[in-house]
Amino acid sequence: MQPPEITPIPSPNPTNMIVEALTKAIVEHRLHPGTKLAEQKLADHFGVSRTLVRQALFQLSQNRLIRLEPARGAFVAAPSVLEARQVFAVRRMLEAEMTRAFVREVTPAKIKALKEHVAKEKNAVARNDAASRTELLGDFHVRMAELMGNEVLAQLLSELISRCALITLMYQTASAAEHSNDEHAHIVKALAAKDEERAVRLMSEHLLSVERNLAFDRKVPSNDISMALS
Amino acid sequence: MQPPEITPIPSPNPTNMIVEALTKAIVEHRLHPGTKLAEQKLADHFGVSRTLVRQALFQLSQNRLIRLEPARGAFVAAPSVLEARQVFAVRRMLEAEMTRAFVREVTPAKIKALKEHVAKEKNAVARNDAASRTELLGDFHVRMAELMGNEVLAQLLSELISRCALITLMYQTASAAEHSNDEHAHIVKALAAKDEERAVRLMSEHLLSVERNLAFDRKVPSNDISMALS
DNA sequence: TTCACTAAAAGTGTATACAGTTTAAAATTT
DNA sequence: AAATTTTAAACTGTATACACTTTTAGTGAA
Repeated sequence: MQPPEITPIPSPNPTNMIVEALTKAIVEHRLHPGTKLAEQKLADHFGVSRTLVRQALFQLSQNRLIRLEPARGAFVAAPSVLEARQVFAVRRMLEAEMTRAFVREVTPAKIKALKEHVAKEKNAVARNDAASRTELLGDFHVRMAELMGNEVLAQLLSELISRCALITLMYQTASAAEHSNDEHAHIVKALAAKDEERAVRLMSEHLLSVERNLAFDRKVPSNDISMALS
Repeated sequence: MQPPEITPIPSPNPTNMIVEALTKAIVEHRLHPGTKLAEQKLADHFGVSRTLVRQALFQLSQNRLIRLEPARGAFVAAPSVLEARQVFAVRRMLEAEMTRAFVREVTPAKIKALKEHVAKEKNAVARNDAASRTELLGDFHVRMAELMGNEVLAQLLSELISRCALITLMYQTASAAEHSNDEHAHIVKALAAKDEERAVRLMSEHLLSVERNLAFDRKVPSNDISMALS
């Protein structure tokens, strides 16, 4: 009686294309916080009408990647330090317990998947590619959630992480990234050993360490849309 | 340098009005799962154009209260049992740690606020008003998050709860509601006593008990829009 | 009656039009 | 020259128009 349980993979409709392009540009920091996103300019750029651009902007505002100011338009978000700290607090709550649950249903295949991911991270850190480095380091946590088979958890975590990807990317140094990669490796080791308490503690400390290493006091220049998207 | 930190209270724009009206109708079960929400009919009902209705429907689909099927339209969601269980699993993870953190920063004022809330619940349970009963029982958890001063946590929890409010409302019996109210009272007592382990345990057991008491095997009739919204 | 096919009606997806607001520039005053 | 007012351009918010798809109703054949 249940519907066929369609895959929640977003269909490749025009709106999603725009959302993804803008998300990428924002997270990769080609569009800086505060930049105005004028609807007509975006519409011209993507070759669609304002209607679709507005839908995309609305969705991005729900993801907290942009702010929508009434009658004034859309601006790339600049998550406040407070917000970043709150997001990290939530992540620590959620991921400590996630780690605990993970240990209880760990399998060799899951460990293998995580190890492969950590190897990819290492590669990106070595190449010093800030964008894909940040993405991969965040994805480690999403991957854990996915391996647990809980889609709700995976999506939630994914949103939380992309929500302050801006800040993470902006303020994470190369050495901090390397540090994160090491910590992921240690966590995987504890998971493999089914050492619940150790894994939970390492995860908590890891998240605290990431938060601590963010330098919340930098500045960034302004930017232009067509430049960033081309 | 930080923007004035505007209150995240949604401004009373037409779209939000529609979202709230529909949310209320869905959560209060005046609109049953599967009911088609035709754009023009809604537009006529609210006295606006399809444009605003579409925005509202889009937002509701992100809240998982409706499904948007390409070229077929919007339908009131019927969260699957699997999804409900996953949401509860996430809530257990999140709220166990939230409870732990709450104990560590508990104050008499916070306990008072929670006690008042539990009293309101008791009232609604006594009146046997399923809609406001479900709302208040869910709000207890959101209230805890709010009292901790973490807006991100509060909003996240609020979304999780409204996400399966449908199921909760649909499948929660009056006796189960009374049970929940009692459990809330016990949790507050443990919080007041700063008994961390006990509070965390009671919260975990409470969530397990709510999930267990949902009778995932009922059926519901179909419905008509204009009837439900008038 | 039941099924298949056809045609009209209804509905969604996108573009465009237009009113009202904000922003930027020009003109005027102090 | 600096500040203020006026004016025009640009932009957002909402409604409407239109193409295309789905659904429904109707018709005819088995």
